[in-house]
Amino acid sequence: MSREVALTREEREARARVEGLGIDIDAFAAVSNVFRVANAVRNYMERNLLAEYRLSFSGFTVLWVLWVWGPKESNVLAEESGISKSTLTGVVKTLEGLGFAARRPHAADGRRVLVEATEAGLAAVREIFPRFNALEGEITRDLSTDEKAELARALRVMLHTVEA
Amino acid sequence: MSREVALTREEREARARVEGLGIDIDAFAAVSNVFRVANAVRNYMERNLLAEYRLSFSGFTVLWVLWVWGPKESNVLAEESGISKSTLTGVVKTLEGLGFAARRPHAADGRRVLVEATEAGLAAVREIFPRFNALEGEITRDLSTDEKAELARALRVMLHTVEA
DNA sequence: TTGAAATCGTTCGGTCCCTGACGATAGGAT
DNA sequence: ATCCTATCGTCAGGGACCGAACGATTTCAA
Repeated sequence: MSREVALTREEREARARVEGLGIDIDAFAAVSNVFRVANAVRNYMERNLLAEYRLSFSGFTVLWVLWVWGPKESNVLAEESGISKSTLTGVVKTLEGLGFAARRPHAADGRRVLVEATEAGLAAVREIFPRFNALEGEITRDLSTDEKAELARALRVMLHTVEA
Repeated sequence: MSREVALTREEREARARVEGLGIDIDAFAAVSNVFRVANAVRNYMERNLLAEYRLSFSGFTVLWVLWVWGPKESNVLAEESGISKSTLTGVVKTLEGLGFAARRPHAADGRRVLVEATEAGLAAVREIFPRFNALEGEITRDLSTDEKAELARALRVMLHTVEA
């Protein structure tokens, strides 16, 4: 375990700068690299795959959630997609413009709205998701299966703590 | 190692849905949890710390970079902060409005602009960063030192791959 | 030396994203 | 029956974010 991986120049210099300030370097390294990777991967996916379908990362996420779970109330859909209700309103509007999603009033409750993927939306996800996953494989190709599992596990621990 | 950590309901159900589609579940779990954590932690930091200073996550990041390395050309500052040049223009504008940063023309090259933190900006970072780091410690408190290091290492490997 | 190409930061158009406020609907209590 | 309160989705406002296009400046080659 723990084969050598060079720290980026940024990380090396940042460490030198904050040394001796009583900073928890391990926590700093763990958290800041989560942001670095998320940022890099998000941009990578948008540029190399999603742009082809005129989808943003969030747009794809919402569509994917609809594909997995079927029609959902805005409420729940926002929660599952990791964005606020009001953001979802905008994202769904964009999805509607692309012909990938549609709104439907709730049968029993006049306040609620159901969002569902259109056939075109579902077709898009079926086409995109395997390619998305293939890129995920590419991005993690230098990690063993165990390392990937251990990475996911550590992240779940953090998630559990921060969402408590 | 690999003590039990419950998968979230979302992750469990998602797995069930994509089973038998030839999907690389390990890569999927690793990457999607990176996004989940990044999102959750970003929101957490903005709400519980940065809002107090009217700073966005990006605003703080830029200010932090300025604190670590001193005045920088827009060009480089954007790169180090992980945002595009055009986004930086807006973020610096906001920072200027808060009195935390200032623009200065480059002595030799009329195209370039130097961005630097003001004294108020530096004071803010000195105040915020230790608290930020303390929250990073909180968030990773259920991981051992080794686990934190291993997490950071795995993320560096991914970063190296995706930025190649 | 002068014109072409490269590079700089900004602007523009569009989307994402949040909080806070809002109108509409629902449900429970009296 | 009629309030009071909770909950729903949307809108408004402000900032973050990107790619593309742009003017200004610099650099390099002929």
